[in-house]
Amino acid sequence: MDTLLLYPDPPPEEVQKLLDSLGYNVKLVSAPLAASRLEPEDGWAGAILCTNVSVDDTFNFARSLRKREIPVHPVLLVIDQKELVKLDLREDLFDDFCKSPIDPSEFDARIKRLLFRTGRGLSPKIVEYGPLALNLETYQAVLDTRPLDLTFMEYELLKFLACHPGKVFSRETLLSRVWGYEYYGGARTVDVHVRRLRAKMGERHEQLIETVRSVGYRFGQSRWMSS
Amino acid sequence: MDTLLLYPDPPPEEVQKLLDSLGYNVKLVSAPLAASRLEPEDGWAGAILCTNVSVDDTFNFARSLRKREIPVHPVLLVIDQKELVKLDLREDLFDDFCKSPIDPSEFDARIKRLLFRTGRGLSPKIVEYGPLALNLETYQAVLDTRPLDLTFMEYELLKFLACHPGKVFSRETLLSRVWGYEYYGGARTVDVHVRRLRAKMGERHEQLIETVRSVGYRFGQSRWMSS
DNA sequence: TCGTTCTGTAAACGCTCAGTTAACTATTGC
DNA sequence: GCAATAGTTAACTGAGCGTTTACAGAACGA
Repeated sequence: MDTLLLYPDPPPEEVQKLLDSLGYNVKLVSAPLAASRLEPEDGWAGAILCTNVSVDDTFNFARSLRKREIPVHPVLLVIDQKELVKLDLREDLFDDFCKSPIDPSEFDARIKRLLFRTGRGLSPKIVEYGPLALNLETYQAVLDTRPLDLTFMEYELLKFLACHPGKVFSRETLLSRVWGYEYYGGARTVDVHVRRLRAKMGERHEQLIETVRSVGYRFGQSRWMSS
Repeated sequence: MDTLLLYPDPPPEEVQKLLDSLGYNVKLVSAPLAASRLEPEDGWAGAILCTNVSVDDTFNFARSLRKREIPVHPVLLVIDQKELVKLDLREDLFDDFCKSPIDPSEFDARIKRLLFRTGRGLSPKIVEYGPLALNLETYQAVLDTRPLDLTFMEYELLKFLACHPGKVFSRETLLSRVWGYEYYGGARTVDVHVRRLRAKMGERHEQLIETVRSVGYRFGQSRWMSS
């Protein structure tokens, strides 16, 4: 998940809460001094600077960022409504700005837009379980860092199972939930697809899908179960 | 004094008054039809698009601007507060946006900022991915340092895909987002354009657009995927 | 106006995958 | 240990999907 630099410490409560709810990690920084100690290679997706303490301080901090003491990009400014006039546009310190109090959907949109433009889009939706990771946006599956080449139905079945780890599903349930509600096919279909999945997962991981005799199938084996 | 394109005709009263008081000249345009009759050499400083009539209409108009029927840049969107959710900013139709009702000082700041930045060539306009580079302003595409001669629709499709590397899009999604919101055409159209793109990219790079069977198409192949 | 290029449609083709069947193997209960 | 039941595996076929090519109309530029 993307990590954003947030200045100052403490930041406005509304900003922090909002960033949390949008799913970003946040690294708080206070004084410019502290900031210079940050390591660039930590890979910040961007920085959000708030003027809740002092507008001048924030601008100074932004200048130090722009001097590449910390190569962080993009930079979003959160500025108090009544301080807007202080924005000196000739000084290109910020990539965008937001008025405080913040409108949540606008804030969300502006961050997404900035991150996208700098090529740091929000981390994609990923289903992870043990050695398996499914990227729901790219339709890619990775097992043990090795890409799995799955067909459509294989992917759909695995996705469904992996989204409910540990839970046992009957063939009938799988047919209706993965294949579709009005699907009428033989229950053996499920078996065959499970078989194909297991084959592609290889000996090492084929037990990621377990057979529960007389009941159905379950995803996730004991060694990967947390609880 | 700078002249701005203002859409639609009539625009929201608040916007027109504000632009007047800020000292801009304004050229009103209504339908896309009228817009196509505008002469590029008139030298617009930028365009301001308001959603007071219909959000979709405005988006479509923006798209036609981006199709360089009018090479106008930058483009600022004025969008109704409650329509904010419709903004998919990643589409890059707009350089910035403002909520309506408008806060005068913010509006002023955003316009000045946009004009200032474009005046210094600061606006981002290159999309790069692996061996491919798209210049969004000049509509040039380069693959492996070799210029790609693309038609308009080819360019638009490639741009959209390249702006969302790795993500899979269904034909329907591509039709609505590349061709336009109310476009109703056969899904095969997408296939044919993909085919033409691949042909122009040559054997070496045709797999830059991957087919995801039963789902759609994806830009970017594994060897260029970072994560 | 004419010729060219671009765009979308249609149809034929070829290939992949989903689903069936059936033989085979494993597990359970007697 | 045997029979019954359940799951596995392999082979096969048809349908579905994507590719490719050809073509016609629209848009464009000379």
